[in-house]
Formats: sequence, C-alpha cells, structure tokens
Amino acid sequence: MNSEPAIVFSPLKTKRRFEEISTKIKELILKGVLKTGDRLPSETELARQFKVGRQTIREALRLLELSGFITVQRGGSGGPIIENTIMNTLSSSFLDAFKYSNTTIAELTLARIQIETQVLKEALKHIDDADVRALRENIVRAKKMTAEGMQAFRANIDFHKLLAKASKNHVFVIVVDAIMTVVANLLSRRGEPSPEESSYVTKSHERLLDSIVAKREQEAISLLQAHMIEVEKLFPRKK
Amino acid sequence: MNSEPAIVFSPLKTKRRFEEISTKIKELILKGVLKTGDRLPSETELARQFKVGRQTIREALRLLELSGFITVQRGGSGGPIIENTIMNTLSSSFLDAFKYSNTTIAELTLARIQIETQVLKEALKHIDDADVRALRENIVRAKKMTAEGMQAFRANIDFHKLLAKASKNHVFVIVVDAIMTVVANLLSRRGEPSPEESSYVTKSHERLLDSIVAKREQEAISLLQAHMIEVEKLFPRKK
DNA sequence: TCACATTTGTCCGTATGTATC
DNA sequence: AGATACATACGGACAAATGTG
Repeated sequence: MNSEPAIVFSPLKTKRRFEEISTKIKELILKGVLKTGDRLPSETELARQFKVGRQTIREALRLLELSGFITVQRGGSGGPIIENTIMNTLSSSFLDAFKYSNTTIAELTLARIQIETQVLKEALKHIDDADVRALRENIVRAKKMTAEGMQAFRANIDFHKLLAKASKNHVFVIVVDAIMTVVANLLSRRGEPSPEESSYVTKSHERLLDSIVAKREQEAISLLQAHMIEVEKLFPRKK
Repeated sequence: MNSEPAIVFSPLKTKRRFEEISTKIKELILKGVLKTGDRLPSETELARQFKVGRQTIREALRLLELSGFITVQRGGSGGPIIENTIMNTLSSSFLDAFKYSNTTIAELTLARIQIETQVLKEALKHIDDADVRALRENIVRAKKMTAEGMQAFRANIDFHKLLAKASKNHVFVIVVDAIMTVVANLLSRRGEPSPEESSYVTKSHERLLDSIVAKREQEAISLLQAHMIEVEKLFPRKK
C-alpha cells in the first residue's frame, strides 16, 4: 500500500564504540555535570575507565573536538579540556554548506538584508546601555586600526555580531554569527579590503549606530540595507 | 601603544598530521576532483600513499566523516565514500548551539516568525510549478499518514523546508533546515504530537499553500505567523 | 547456502614530540 | 636544564562486518 515506507525508526547506522563514548561525554557536558574548564582524564586513563583501547578513545576525542565540546592540549599537564567552541564548528559547517551548494553572492546579500533587517528591528526594541557601549567601542577600535594602517575588517564584522547580540535573541546571534563567517571568508579570500574601504564601512556603522541610539527606525533600516548593498561590491566578482 | 595586539595571523594552533590529511582531501572534494559517489582508497592504501600509520588515516577520516564530506561502510567492497551530509552536521551543530546557549522557546518562535516571513515573501516571488507540486504532495503524504494513525510531524517539518526551497535562495534553505531540526528535536523530545495536533498542523499548511498559489501575500503572511504561534503551544513547557 | 576476500573496528606495545614544572 | 606527563604517531595483530562468488 505504501509506495514509500515511512521513516519511523532512527537511522541506527552503526554503534561504534568511539561514538558511544563521545555521545556519553557529550551528554555529561550538556547536563552540566562536566563544566567549562574541567579537565578530562588523560587518554590512557579514559581508556582504562571505559575499558577500551587508546585508539578508540582518541577517535572519540576527535569527535568531541570537532563537535566543539572540548579542546586538546599537548604536553605536560595537558589533555582534553571542556571548552565550548561550538560557534566555531557551526560557522565552519555553514561555510562548507555555502561552498558546497554553490550559493551566489547575490543570494547571500539578499538573505543578509532580509534577516539582519529583522535583527535590527529587534535590537531597536531591546538594546541597552551595555550594547551601545560595546558597539561604540567596536567603532573606536576599528577607527584606530585603520588609522594605523591595519586591517579592520574583523572588527567591522564584529559590529554585526554585536548588533545581533543586542536583539537579545540567541537564534539571531547564532544565525548572524554563521552568516558573518561566510562574509569574512569571502572578503579575506579576495585579498584584504583596502584601508579606504574599511574606513568607509566603519563610517557606515557609525551613522547606523547614531540612528539606532536616536531610535529612528526607518532611517536605521535604510542605512543598514544600503550599507549591505555597498559591501556586496567588495566581494570577489568572478564565480 | 596597543593595549591589545591585533589578531593578524591565523591561530596556527597545531599541525597534526591527520588534520593536514583531512584538509587535503577536503580541498579535493570542494574543487570537484573527487565527486559524490567516488570511493576513496582503503585505510591501509591511504596510509601507504600518505606514508603515515593507519591510526592517523582513521582520525583524518573521522574528521571528514563528522564534517559531512564522506561516509564509511564496513565490510567487503566497503570503505570511505564521498557523500555530502553537510546539512546533517550543520543541523546537529545548530542544535548543540541551541542547547548550549539555553535558548528559550519564545526566542525560537520569534526568530522563526521573523525569518520565515521573509522566506515566504521570497517564495511568493519565485515559486514555480515544481515547488507547488512538491508542497501539495507533502500535504497529501501528511494526510495519509495521519489517516493511518502514523506520525506526520516529519512531513509537516518538511513543508517548511520545501517552502524555503521555493524561495530559490540557498542561504534560506540552509538556515530554515537548521532551525527546523531544532523544532523537530523539541517536538520529538516531548513525546509524539497527537494525531489531532498533526492533523491541525497539516490543515494550516494546506490553507497557507492555497493563499500562496492565489498570490494573496498578506493573507499568507498572516496564516504563517498565526500558524507558528499555534505550533509553539505544542512545545514542552518546562525549561 | 556457504565459504572467502576485503575492509573497517579495536587492541597492544613502543617511540617521539611537546609543553609544564 | 632536566624530569615528568601527556598527546601524537607508528606497526603489528586479531575480531567483526559485509559484499561476492
């Protein structure tokens, strides 16, 4: 009767030991039993406790490392440490997906305009003094860097992340972070933006921040959208 | 003069062999030299070619596997195969980030409303016959499943992914896919949605699709937003 | 159905590199 | 600077899984 059987059961691919160990430790971290900064036992000790070989432990640690739950330090008093680097792994996954799907610059800009406009509206509702201070600091830092002839595009990218933070919505923070990683990758790939370009971007941010502080919503939205269209021109043209 | 030295160079943490091998193979895949369905040599053969031990190869394969570039099959004529599972890894990263940041249901719903409304607007511009067909099929499938007393919430989640696809913007496709994974996780965690609930959701989708086909933008937007607010009530309350 | 070959999964022992004290 | 502790890496071996003849 069913031309296509429904997917009821979970994949259940494989029960490899290192996967079980990885998920077990992952659960302990998510439940809060293991907290950031805590040190996991050494590989040999973990192997003893789980009653498996060291190689199995090593592969489990690779999974945890790439999933963004731990980092591993070599040398004396080193070892696996609980550390949240999920945003890094999420961003690089997003970047891979972007590359793999052959997404165009135009699509990226369009999505940025749509999403960040909503983020801006939320930010206008929930922004507080600490946010404004952080944004102002960001601009000062970017200005100082361009004045010294240094690259400021990292700081300029952080501006958008700070704006997302001001929306007080974690989902926006995550999404914007991922998108800005792609933007950063595109910009850094095609050489460095010139100091004039960076300076122009920073000035745009400054005007935008003024509008936000003054609560002029429509003006802020217009500035943001115009800004992103301008930034698109900095991207590599070919492909 | 600089209170805080600028981050100019990349981290350059470690050059572990398995990382180098992993990135090398990753580049070959992204450049198109290795294509989906191609089989990589066996672990022993890879170890011979790269002149490293098998353990190193295995850890490199773990990275590639978790990054979503390959899958590994055991047994005769098995081995590593080029396969794109990036959306899976991206979604699970997003889910981890969601859990780790203690994002609330309210935040998720708000972000969904904001983002999916934009997606809907784009979909209204670019939707074509194939999209409509796929969406109608999705509804038929969901109805059939609820009629047979089966869970239809996977199908109902696919509806939103298909809508994102109709926007013809890959960024939206990626973002919505990630968000819907979180939604699916929240729903499946708190037991299964009852058949009545699933049925209600499917009917909402049907009305929404009618509005889309008729190009009644405002009505479609209203339906979508009301729909998501209703769905929020199905989520687990506590925490 | 059954044996076989291939390949991953796992373990052990050992050596080397690296960071800390 | 030396000792220590740890991850990193190598090689060999066997078990388990899976497709093939």
